[in-house]
Amino acid sequence: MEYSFREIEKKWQYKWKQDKVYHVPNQSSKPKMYVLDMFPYPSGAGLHVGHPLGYIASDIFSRYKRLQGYNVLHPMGFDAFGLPAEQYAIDHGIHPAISTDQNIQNFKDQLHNIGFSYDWSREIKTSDPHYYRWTQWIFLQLFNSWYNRKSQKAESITGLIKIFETEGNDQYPFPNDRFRISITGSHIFSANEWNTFGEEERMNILIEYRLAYCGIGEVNWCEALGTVLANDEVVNGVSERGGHPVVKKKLRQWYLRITEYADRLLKGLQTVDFTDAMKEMQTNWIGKSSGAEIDFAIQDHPEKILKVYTTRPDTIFGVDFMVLAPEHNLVDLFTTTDQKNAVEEYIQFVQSRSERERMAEKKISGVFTGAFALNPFDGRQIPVWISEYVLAGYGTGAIMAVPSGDERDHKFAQHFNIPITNIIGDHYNGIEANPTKDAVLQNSGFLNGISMREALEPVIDKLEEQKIGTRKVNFKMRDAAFSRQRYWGEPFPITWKNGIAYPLDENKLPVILPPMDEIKPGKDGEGPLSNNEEWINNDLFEGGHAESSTMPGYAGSSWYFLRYMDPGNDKAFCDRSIADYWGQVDLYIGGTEHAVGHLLYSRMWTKALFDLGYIGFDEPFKKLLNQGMIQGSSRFVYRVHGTNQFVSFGLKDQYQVDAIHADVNFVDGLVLDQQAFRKWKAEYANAEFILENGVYICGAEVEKMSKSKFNTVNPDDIVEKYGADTFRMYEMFLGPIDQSKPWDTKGIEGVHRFLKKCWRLFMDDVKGLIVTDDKTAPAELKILHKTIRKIEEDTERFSFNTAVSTFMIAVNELGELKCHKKEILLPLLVLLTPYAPHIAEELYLQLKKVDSKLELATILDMAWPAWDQKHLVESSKEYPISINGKLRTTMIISLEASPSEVETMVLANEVVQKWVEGKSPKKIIFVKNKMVNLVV
RNA sequence: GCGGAUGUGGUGAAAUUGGUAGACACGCCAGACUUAGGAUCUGGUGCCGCGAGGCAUGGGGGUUCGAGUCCCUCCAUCCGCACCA
Repeated sequence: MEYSFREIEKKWQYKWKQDKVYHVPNQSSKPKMYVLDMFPYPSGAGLHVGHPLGYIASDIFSRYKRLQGYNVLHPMGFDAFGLPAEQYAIDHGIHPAISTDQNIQNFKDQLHNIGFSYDWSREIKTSDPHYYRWTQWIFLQLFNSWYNRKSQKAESITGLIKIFETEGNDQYPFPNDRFRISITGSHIFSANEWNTFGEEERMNILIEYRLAYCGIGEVNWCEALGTVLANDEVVNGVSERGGHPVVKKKLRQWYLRITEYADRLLKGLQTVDFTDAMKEMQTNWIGKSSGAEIDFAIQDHPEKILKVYTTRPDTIFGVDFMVLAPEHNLVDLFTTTDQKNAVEEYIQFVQSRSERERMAEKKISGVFTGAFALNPFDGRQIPVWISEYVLAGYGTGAIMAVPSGDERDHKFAQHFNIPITNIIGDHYNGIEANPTKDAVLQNSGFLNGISMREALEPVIDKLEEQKIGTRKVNFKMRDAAFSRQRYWGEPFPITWKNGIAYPLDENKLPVILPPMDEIKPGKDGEGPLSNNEEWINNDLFEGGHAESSTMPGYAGSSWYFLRYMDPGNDKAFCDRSIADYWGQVDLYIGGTEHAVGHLLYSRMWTKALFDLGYIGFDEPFKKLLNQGMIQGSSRFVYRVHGTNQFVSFGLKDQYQVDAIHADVNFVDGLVLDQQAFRKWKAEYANAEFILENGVYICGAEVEKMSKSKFNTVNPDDIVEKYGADTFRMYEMFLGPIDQSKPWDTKGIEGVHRFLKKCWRLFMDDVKGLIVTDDKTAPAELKILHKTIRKIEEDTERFSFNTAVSTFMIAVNELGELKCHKKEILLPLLVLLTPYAPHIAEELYLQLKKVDSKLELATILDMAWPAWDQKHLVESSKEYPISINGKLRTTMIISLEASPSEVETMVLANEVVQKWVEGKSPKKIIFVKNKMVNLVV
């Protein structure tokens, strides 16, 4: 009986589904294990071989833990809202709900082919009203909460109202310290004042505290398309589609007050098992810094002060100029008549620049406003400039520039010939800035002679004493923009009345996204929903009107791991007792591209739900494993310029050629299938080929796997040709899970051969099952037990590539010994089950036919074998013998031998004597079980 | 610009704690079996050299008896940067 993988895999996939073997109960006496993949966005292109990499890893781990006796939750679902479906709808007139469902079906078929152990009864999709009902519900919880800085947690807004009624906001300042109450102009109000405020004023104050709130934000606005664009839809200041100009536009937006969680998001990193790189990225994104806000007076504008934030107040005497973000609201006022034209021109230029461009720009640009600030300590005049390198959103949108200590400031000063004050003596060389904190200050008034590090605190004290500055902790992270001017997302459970946002009652949920025949942008930057007046003014909104924006992609993905636990619940997003049983995700697998977006948002949502008492843990993911990308290996053909002739790689240098991507699916290794190529596109139908050695050889290059580069490989094709087990093991065999590596279909045959060899240990093409009950030999036991140990170690540390090699070695070695003994092969089969479940299940079935003691319905529920040290003991080792660190020979030496015995043996060795040349060795280094090194 | 990661044979890689560099595969070469091979099996394969031997983990320097691994420095490539998901 030969290894007919197609038949076997189809059979078991069907049977496993019939028997519901992947159904996971919410109650069990077994320990729990939650293994989760980052759920996919179901794109129209379907899966390519890069996508399942992480899924295979998590599936292996899930199955491995199941064998070890865990109740393993391993679900899958779809992040189904998003821009591409909406764009597809605009381009093709197909409603996103329809194209999304088609895509999901396609994804599921592809996933099913690979034999994953997902419990599909728990499938979710974020665009399903049964799901987004709870996304809206959580939004309402955030809207109805505020962050109490005293208790350091989210609390109900009704509690805050009580505080305001009895004591005002004296103890609970506005999170945005620049906010002023419109009627009083103050940032403080008393209980009496609160009680006299009208409805509008109260709501306007409350929204300043809510965790979900409305504010004004800047977006990329494309007038010609009438729509807001994502950063990656903007290329060099124009829209990717159509090349129309894009400018910044201020729009009302929803936000989540994630900044209130900044400190806890930082602290929480200490409790989770993420890579250091990941923690570092999140830490940098949060960007906590401490320093001071300093008030600068402005000459001729006694009524205004210019606030700057700096982490280095110790350098205050080295300030040679100020830089404001061009958007800073005092720019207009400060600009002198002389400079007005230049400033306006510059602002217009900056308007067209994306934040990314501004930060990446190497060319220094800026304009002098004509105004001068005054140094608060010595009254020195400081010119005020504007430049794009200062961003409005960070700090106060203005900096004090210290060219001797900051590289960007230094370049700016050099470029515009601004004189540089040296406050650090020899530490500054006049050529480049030195950001040291260790220098002793000079030219620094009352700070002269003090080291910078020691000056930091006294300066802040003095600033506070003189009321010209305050100690300040700052975060680079901004509140998360939570609305999109799009159709295909969750509607907000909000009604607008007289310009005030009111929450809808929970029993009104879900607010269903209305079907629309045509999806096009609304007026004035509003989302497509604004065109549907009937819906906007629906009775549901209680006489008010609906929010026309929808929620962003990350809304649904910020909590989906909770819904899998209790997907059918229509009373709660997840039953508390079930959330308590499953708890944190034990292993979360996905790409690093989510390092600072999804992962921070879901961590924040988890903390908020924890604060409000809905779940019992405040970090969602205990361990995070990042999978690398699988890159494409592109193939090129070389067309002789201006002809329809294609010249093979080795001969291309003799011609003037254009390299053209050829579809990798009709290239075998590097050899082009000329017929397939001709059939590919009409323009190649009559292609002529200049061959070398009778074949056409393509060029190759590693690039991102993408349709446009014709280097995508569909897992369906691979599974059809080699089987799911081969595919799974080959993906793992490619290399470490966390590293990027190119796909090479050619290499898969080694893994396929391995599975066939493995099959032949059990089955003979003619005789059928050849497994025996013969007694085992020590050599065979040694192979088995070292394999168990290694597979266990490697699986635990997610080193799946080395695990696959270990299987190969074991099968090679057992093959050499012609071992067909059940006592060896059955445990081996259990080891193989997580990696290649179909073949393992089939061979188990074959074994069951001859062994009545095997009675489990499926090998998936066998017990993981234990390895025993007694089969692994060695009595001697082949030692490497080095002279002066260079390997010269090896010697087999007993592990019992004492150092002096080893020394004698080594010195007596012929090769050693030759190299020592009669000299007596200076030193002999002997490390037991490792090596011997002679120093002569 | 800022942040993160990665550089080892022709290719994917291994070397888990500083101790025999290249396991396991792909490819290639030679052979066996075969009407045939995109099947199976055997042997070989880092580079230079006839050989003794020498040289090799992106480049340069350092620590050490010993460095792919630790330190310094330079270079290259990839990824992220807030409306792609």
